[in-house]
Amino acid sequence: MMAKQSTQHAYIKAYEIIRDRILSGEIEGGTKLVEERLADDIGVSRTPIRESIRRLEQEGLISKKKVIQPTESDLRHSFQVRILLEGEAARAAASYMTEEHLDALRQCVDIGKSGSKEEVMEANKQFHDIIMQASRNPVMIGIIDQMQSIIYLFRKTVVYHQRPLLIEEHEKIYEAIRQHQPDQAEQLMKKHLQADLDFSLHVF
Amino acid sequence: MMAKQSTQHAYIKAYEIIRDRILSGEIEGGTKLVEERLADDIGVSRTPIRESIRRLEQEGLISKKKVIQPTESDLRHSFQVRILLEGEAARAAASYMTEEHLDALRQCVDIGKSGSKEEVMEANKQFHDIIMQASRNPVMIGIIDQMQSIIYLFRKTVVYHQRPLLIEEHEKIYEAIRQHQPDQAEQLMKKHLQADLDFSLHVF
DNA sequence: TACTTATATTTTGTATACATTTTTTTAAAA
DNA sequence: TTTTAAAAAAATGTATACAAAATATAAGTA
Repeated sequence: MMAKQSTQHAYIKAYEIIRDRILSGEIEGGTKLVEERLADDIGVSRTPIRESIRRLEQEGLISKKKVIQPTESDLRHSFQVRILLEGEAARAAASYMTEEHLDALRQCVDIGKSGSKEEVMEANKQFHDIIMQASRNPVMIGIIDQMQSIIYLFRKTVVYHQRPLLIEEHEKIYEAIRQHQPDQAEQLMKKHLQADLDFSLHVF
Repeated sequence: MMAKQSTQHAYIKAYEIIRDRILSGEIEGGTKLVEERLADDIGVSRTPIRESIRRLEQEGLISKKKVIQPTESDLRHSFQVRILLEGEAARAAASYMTEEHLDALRQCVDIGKSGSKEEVMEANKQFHDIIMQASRNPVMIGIIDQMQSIIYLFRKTVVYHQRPLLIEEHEKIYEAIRQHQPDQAEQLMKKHLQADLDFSLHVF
């Protein structure tokens, strides 16, 4: 991660900087965010800062001007949604995923076996993204997209602490999709995410 | 609906006014929203207008400054999510709904039989809200909450055109919840929402 | 007529000033 | 010392001005 602070717009730049500071732990949970301080700090005015805070609030990374400190229950709640939506997406993927996407999925699994931690992080994200795309439902994709920041926190835990069976599970899901087994794909995806959750909560 | 344009804050007032104008059809689909015009019109500055537009964009009522004109496919996509989440909520409700909530649910069903259209609208909303609450998952509740504006459009269609079996279905769902039958409750809720969707699309 | 290109207009993004509201600090009273 | 009230400070909400970007209009050319 650590985004491409590319764009021209101040509100996007501010959003990316603040988000990354939260995700990296530079700003710790519970901190109250003050618009003016951030503005001075990042070197823009309060106007774009406000927009970025609203967006981060929307994403659930900030709540009432404070950086969230997710409780175990918060995490479970987010994951329940993720399990529901990604489970459905896996089902759809097994029904009608294109050949190219299947190949891409295969590649993600392979990188998972051999890549560096950064590469595995990225491949892991790709794996789930491709399956979400297969849902062909922009509303579902949008919801998961908004959860990316929170999902990132988990992915980091799971990859850096090398959760056992992570890649094997991806491979099984891939196989179920490839062989057009919707029920199987959905079940495997749900179990996979549940295992991610359990592992992460255990590590915390 | 037609909200209580109550609050003190300009950005909330603006949000409510713009939303209601969209939902009532006063502003029609496809219209490009211009900040300054709305500001003059509502009698506040552009600053709070911007915030309300961002929020409505988030809710999916506005997209790229234009009022959405939902296609059939958009509606299907929103409903797929609703079916997933409310189905899960119905399942949870059947497992552990409180007695008070059960009573409240019963009341909603009764009002559905005898009330005026406005009362039925409200009771219908309540019925679904109470079941969502039973999920005890703020993330899920939040997502459905953000879909309220779009859901409202459907509810209006379904109630005002008097969809057949609407109340009977509510009653069956209520019974399944009361008798602690999670699978049954989930299935019935999913079918119920699917029927709402099909009916609405048929009327359009 | 159709197609550029230049010019004018509108609209948005950003900075900033000011006015409320909220929070913190200070000091007095219990 | 603790509590309460008053004052000060800080932070947010709102309005407004200006600059950059996007869009529309007009004029010229093939």
